[in-house]
Amino acid sequence: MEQIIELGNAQLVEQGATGLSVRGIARGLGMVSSAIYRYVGSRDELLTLLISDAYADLADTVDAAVATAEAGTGGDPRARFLALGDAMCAWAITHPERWTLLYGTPVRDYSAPADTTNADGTRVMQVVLRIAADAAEQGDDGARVAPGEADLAPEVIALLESHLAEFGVETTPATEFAALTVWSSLVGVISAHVFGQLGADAAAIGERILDAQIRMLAELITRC
Amino acid sequence: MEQIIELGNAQLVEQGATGLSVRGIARGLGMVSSAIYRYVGSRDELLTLLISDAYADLADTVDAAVATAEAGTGGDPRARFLALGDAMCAWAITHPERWTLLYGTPVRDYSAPADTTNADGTRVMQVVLRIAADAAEQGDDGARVAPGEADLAPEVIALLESHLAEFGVETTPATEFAALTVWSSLVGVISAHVFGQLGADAAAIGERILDAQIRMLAELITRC
DNA sequence: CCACATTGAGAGCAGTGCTCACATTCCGGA
DNA sequence: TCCGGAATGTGAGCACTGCTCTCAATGTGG
Repeated sequence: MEQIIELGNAQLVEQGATGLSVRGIARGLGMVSSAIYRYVGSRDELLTLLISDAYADLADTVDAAVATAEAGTGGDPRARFLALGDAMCAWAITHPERWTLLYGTPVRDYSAPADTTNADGTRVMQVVLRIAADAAEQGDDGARVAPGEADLAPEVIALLESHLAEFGVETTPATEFAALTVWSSLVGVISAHVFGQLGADAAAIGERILDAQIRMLAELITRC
Repeated sequence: MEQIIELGNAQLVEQGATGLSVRGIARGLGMVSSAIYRYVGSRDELLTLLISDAYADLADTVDAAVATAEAGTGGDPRARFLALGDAMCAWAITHPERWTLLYGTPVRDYSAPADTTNADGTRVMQVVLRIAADAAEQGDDGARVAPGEADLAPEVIALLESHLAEFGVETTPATEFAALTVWSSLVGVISAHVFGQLGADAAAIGERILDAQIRMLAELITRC
């Protein structure tokens, strides 16, 4: 079982998600393909396992980086976000296929990262939320760029508040909204690089671009 | 030929990119599969055609929306960006599979959107750039959130300047950098919704969330 | 020691992308 | 008008995929 997801990850980094085949894994294990179905119900289920695995790995990496930054800088929100962004970015560049699996085209019949079976999918978002909450507490209200609570629809506020209760974070819905948007932006910025959407010449210096973009988003999250 | 990409788009909206098969298109055309290969070299080449088609459609839609907003508000950058974001968002929600084709997992052996064969891929980004340039010209320098030119690596500045020359837009590299980041953020925010990364309960009110996020990004782009 | 669950083998089905030799049809120049 | 070549479609076939089913071997607990 562990060998299956291990070999699955290996095939993933070699040929990407489309190249991952249960027959190939069976070959690698010296078995026949039908034997794999004793352990995993379908190819999509195998992909879901790999997704959960990747979510956990990414979240562990980010957690570790943020923890060291927190210890080193005394909990400065900006430094923590920079550590988070850099770690996320480095992980994505190191494991582009796994990043693609998480934030690229979703697998059919794979529900949502917020599912109970794989709560790891929301861990990074929660860290961003806590950073934003601390930043909002410390920061000055001047030069705010996030929308005020009056600009948010009631249903949106209700959903945000339910998330705050679920995650156990005390802050305003407006701050969580800003955190959510910054998180989506961070994913978008990294994906643009991993997916090569900026063109070939930008790919060569992509890490430098990403570095500056993360700093810009850090500037943004301190103004929520 | 036109029937092929027409039927290809139809199959795309029905079953997504993975469900698109040249045999299926052949069946829909009442031909045998090998006949398709007279017109298109491979399945990936067919996908590339559909990508170009989608890029052009998206850019046309956005252009039209921005043009009306420009005429209606006398060229206010914020209004233009809101029109752009709303149009892009509406297009993505109307054509989720085509959006996925553009900004989801890239197709193997599909070069870059900046390719000469499909320059439509950069059109929306260029519109964002022009809006940012106008906003930078009119706006006050106070409360800026974009990084200064001193914070950008020389290679990055060189690349940005070459883009400015290519697109014929006169502004600073720092402003273009901010525009690039806002564009990536916009794509990220929309993708998060289309790909369902925010969970099932968020999907129900996704459009309201997106609306507020676009307004937040509009606020951001007026401070570059 | 035996019943039973676990694990794997092997054949097979339906589907895919793609290639190649072959037939047909169309069309412009002699 | 004819004819040669280009364009277009056919059908068989290869290698591959996910997945199902039956059957045999191999443990393992009562």
